[in-house]
Amino acid sequence: MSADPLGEVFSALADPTRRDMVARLAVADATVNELAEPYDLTIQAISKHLRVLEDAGLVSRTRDAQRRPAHLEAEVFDLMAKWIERYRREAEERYSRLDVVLEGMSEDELEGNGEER
Amino acid sequence: MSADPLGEVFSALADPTRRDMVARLAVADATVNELAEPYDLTIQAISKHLRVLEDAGLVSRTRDAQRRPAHLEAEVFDLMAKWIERYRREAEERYSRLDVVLEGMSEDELEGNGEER
DNA sequence: ATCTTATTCAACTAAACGGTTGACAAAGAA
DNA sequence: TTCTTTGTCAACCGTTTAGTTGAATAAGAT
Repeated sequence: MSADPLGEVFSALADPTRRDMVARLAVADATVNELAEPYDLTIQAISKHLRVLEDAGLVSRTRDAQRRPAHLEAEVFDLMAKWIERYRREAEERYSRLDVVLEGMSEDELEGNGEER
Repeated sequence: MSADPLGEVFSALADPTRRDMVARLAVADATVNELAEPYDLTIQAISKHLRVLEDAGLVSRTRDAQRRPAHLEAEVFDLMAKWIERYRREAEERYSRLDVVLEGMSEDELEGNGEER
């Protein structure tokens, strides 16, 4: 259990190789060897990347003889989507509204004691 | 211009302090000093965090005398939301469909030359 | 039993990261 | 002009991260 699940997910997806792995796992489950093939990296490096995705809850793994196929889990995406959607909404709503103008005003202006007489 | 804009955004949001700053900027624009106040961190540390958010395109800054208020930008959220939505959809669609079963089958099974006879 | 395949573990390295302190610059206020 | 506020820059430090090589484990295949 992480103290910061959302942080772990964002952190996992910050790496382009890992994002690409996710993209490929969205098409089909794959073993470590299969996943490693297209990259110019060692199997061990991919194994590590996979573990990061697994710890973040983005990927689950089963067993098939020596192989340990990885499977993309949809659930965690909701956590992120919710967070993003929330702040995007707030940012957009605030975009052309009154409070934007108010924020730009000084304390004096807000209290009505302007310099006009 | 970053080589990996999406990575920069995910990376920026991987830090809990930065996520919290975003949450607060969603409520109202704020200066570096205002932002720093609730945390047990130096102004310089917050200034750095703000720069990371700015570089990722999550925040823009204006000028007001000595102050440099930060403002949350909604646009970049779309980039993330799009990425996430895409793979979440694919992962969900694949969840209980035929191809999940097919992937679990060996080459032999797929080619029809099973061990019967 | 031995060999091969698939994967992980352990130890190491270079670079990036989050934080600090201290000095500096820019712009108002006295 | 000098003082104060607001913010950044530079150098440094300890920890984490992404990668490597090499050894170990687990499970089939011969």
